[in-house]
Amino acid sequence: MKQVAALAGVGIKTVSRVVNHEANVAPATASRVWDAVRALDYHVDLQAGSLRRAGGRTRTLGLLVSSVDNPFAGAIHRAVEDAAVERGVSVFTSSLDDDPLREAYAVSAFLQRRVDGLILTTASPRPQYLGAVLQRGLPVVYVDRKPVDETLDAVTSDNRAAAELATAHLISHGHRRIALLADRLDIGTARERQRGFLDALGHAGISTTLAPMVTELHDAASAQVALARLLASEAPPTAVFSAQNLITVGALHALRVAGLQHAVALVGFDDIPLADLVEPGVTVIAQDPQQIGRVAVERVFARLEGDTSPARHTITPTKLIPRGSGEIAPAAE
Amino acid sequence: MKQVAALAGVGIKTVSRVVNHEANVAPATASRVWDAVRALDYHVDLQAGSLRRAGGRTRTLGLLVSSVDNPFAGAIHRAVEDAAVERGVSVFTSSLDDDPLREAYAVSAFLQRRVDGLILTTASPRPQYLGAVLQRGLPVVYVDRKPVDETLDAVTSDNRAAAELATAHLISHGHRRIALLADRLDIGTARERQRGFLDALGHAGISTTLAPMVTELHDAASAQVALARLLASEAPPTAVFSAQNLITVGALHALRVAGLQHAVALVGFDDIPLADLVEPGVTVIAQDPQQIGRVAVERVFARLEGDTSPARHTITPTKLIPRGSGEIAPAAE
DNA sequence: ATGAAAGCGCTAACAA
DNA sequence: TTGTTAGCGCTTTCAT
Repeated sequence: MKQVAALAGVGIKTVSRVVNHEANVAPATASRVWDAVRALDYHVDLQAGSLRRAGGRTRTLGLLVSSVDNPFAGAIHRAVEDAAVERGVSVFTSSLDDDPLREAYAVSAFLQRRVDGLILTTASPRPQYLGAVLQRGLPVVYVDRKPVDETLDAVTSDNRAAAELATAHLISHGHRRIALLADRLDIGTARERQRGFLDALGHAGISTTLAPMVTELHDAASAQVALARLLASEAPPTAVFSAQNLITVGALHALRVAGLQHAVALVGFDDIPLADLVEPGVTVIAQDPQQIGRVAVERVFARLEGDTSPARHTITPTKLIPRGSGEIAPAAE
Repeated sequence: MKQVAALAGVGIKTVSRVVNHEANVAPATASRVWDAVRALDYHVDLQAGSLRRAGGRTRTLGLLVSSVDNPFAGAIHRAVEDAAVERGVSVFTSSLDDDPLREAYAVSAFLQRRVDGLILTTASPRPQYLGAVLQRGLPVVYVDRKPVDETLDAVTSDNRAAAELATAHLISHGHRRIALLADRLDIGTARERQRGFLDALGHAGISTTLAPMVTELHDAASAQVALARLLASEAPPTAVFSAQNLITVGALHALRVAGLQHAVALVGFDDIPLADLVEPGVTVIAQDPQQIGRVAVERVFARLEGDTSPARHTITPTKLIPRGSGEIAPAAE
């Protein structure tokens, strides 16, 4: 900046004023400064600036998602980025991998870089770092899952109700022996979805002894193995509720390998790409990750602009998309 | 840091030494400092530090990809992140949207935040910002595409050869009237893929008048419309080479709607999720985005560690995965 | 092994 | 409208 000032023949503060679009600069002076900026390929050092700037804003956000290569997270990320660029804010993104240690590490990395706000997916029911974050007055919004016991801004789906709807959908098509394939139960959403599943069985008066539940599934491969085993058992399920996108993919593979994709019904939680192109089409409960991201980032910016209203937990809508796999009737016994 | 120093009863420099794991601190002193750090939930300000630090490193990287919600980009991103966390480096990610303006803006945002290195996908054949970047000695590695005329580190696939392979595969199954569906030709990879397509036709002695080529396609919807139109024409293609993942998805929809998915052959560039579950399976040329990201980030870190060897253009392997759609023979005429 | 002082690039506060 | 000075939180250099 000093060099620019020298080249433009002005004081350093004038350069600062110009590059920050402050008022009270003569147009002629401004254009001389811009010329110097271009001549030197100068880019302000936002980091140095934020050191002194009132409020210490860095024009930077931290985003923590399950994994940056998961399509659900990708959609959230895109929504966050779009709102951020509009405001000249850049986004640090990290992957959680459902590991509380990795979560703590990522948040700490964000804190060390003095982000202005956090959008977090959490693996910990009670994250240790929250105290430090809140005490600093840093806006935090949880997406997809939220810590228990805490009144915080959060944007999630109603996992329990949606899972109940999915299961009821299968029941309404005549199924009674319905399998649940779910993620690790230490993840809140997995628990919620299991509860919804059980709610639906309860309302229909179906004994849970009929319902094989396999949990602690974490990827497509383990889900495929689990379902293959169920299908080969003596009382195989006539329908499956797969409670997460990767699990649905594994379930699809297992059904395909067993040649049962037209015989065993399937409803998945979370939409998956090409779900409409497989045969039969995959019936899913679709969340709206785009909207989750959008609402979350707006919440962060609102907080940054001084909104001090009480914490808000926004529930974004889900919808059941029937495509065929969820409408298969059970084989007559 | 001053507060920590006060609480621990040491000088500020000692705190700096401890949190940066420097030598020459008495174990007893160090543990007193750590206690204070924990008591105050203190996190170093890396930004302030890098202001004075030799080399001015910020432990930060800038990554520019097509779009953060594209699975191809997600895989690259993940590989970059994994290598970065290992080194305590955080990653800024932005989406390019194949817009040179957005590209320039993103790079400028990275520069203003003083990233240590850049991993870029480019939409500009000759990016303006390169001068400023190179002059600063910032390591840049291009992924997926690279600017022309520049000797720079880059990691790409051999798009031309892979496209030729895909097309030759269709020809070897008896096709002569093969359609090309491609992206905007101002994108280098789209041009390369078209060249490879033409190479294969040339080698087989097939006149290009037989080959309907639709370019400037940019998403699934436009690709679907384009293929639907071709299929309805008086001399419809018996095979299709779709030169990008979203275009492949659009092509699949068009074939499905026309009921021709078992009649018209299809090979896609880039693997797509669930490609093996649709009927018939989708034959694709698969790149290895994970490896592209891994090689690129290693290159950046090597440069940061002082590697001054000449720029290297790494070609990562692609492979043709036959799954059914590419092995359909043309209908007898 | 520890600390004091200077200064990184910038912006706030104030002066001219 | 413009410039000067101090100081943000840290690391460097140098002294102890």
